[in-house]
Amino acid sequence: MSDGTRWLSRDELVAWMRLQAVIELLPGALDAQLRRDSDLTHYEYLLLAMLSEAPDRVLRMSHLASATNATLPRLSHVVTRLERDGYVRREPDPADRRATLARLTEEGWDKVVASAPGHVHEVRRLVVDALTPEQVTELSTIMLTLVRVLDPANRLYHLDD
Amino acid sequence: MSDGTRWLSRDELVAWMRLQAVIELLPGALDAQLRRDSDLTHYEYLLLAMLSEAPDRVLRMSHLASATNATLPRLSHVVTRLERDGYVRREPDPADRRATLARLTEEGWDKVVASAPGHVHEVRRLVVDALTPEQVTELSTIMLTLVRVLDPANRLYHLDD
DNA sequence: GACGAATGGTTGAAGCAACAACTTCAACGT
DNA sequence: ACGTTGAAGTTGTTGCTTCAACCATTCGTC
Repeated sequence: MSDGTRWLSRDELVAWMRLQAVIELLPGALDAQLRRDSDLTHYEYLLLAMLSEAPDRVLRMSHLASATNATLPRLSHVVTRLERDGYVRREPDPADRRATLARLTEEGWDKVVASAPGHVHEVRRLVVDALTPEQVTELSTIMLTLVRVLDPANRLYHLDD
Repeated sequence: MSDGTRWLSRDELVAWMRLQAVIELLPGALDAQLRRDSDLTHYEYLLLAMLSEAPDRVLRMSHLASATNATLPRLSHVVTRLERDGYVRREPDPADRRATLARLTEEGWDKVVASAPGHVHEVRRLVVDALTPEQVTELSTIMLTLVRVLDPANRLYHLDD
């Protein structure tokens, strides 16, 4: 291997493998808690939570898709399921009749309220409470740097500074 | 909401949302590079890489499954595909005839060698080179803490210290 | 103001992952 | 020896994601 590849140093490799392990494990852990306690996938929860914080609890499909890093087809299928379960309603956008609005129903709101505490508790247990306050701050800084590389257009909702 | 839930502070929430964004985006970015340049999924690459570093380039299915955080059924399906492509071969374990060994073929080795530089380059671009050396060290420490919470049994291969 | 291009969204088919049921084999007790 | 229990893998089914094709509406332009 005498090519021009800049391989990782020992320390870099270790850091990368640990990050990789977290990336591998954390989504599954969050998903498991939500499925078990609230019968929602992590993505469904994210979607409902996003709607619950929007003005009037309504967002355009395309906005919702990019904010949650989903393709439009994926979102469409998920919303179809959530609509069948009564958590979300579709309505045409009066301002642009190509567009579709997704609105959180009353049941959807109740679902978010019921699901949030368990989810937050799990986030605390797995991440926030496992770290010192200083580490949380460091983590925040580092992740912001990475988000800027991964999402230059700033599509994702991540409370940028 | 006057329940006993300990909600996240502003700073904690920001840190969490950024981590969440990275977790959401990074796997997709790595997957895209590998599919584009090497026609492999990230998981397939991980599996081949793991085998390439094992003694004699052989591992038991069950060990491979837990080391890559996969269920046994999932691994079995993936190995079937990789076997069809000629990168891996199955053989019975002479020591325990319940067990199956997965062995990297010569073509599999060549595939790893050909794929690694591009993958490493992407890891550098998206993570390592985006951070200062001090941040890489911090990241390593923080991720080790999280891995210990997420994987108490230490099943995953992550170069623990 | 009509036509082509672009945007917003839905649908159906194909591929991959999770779960359950089943098969085979080893280990152990009697 | 014999039967039981548990471990190791494989296979089939179901559900979600991706991809491609498609329809409707709006925008740009002449």
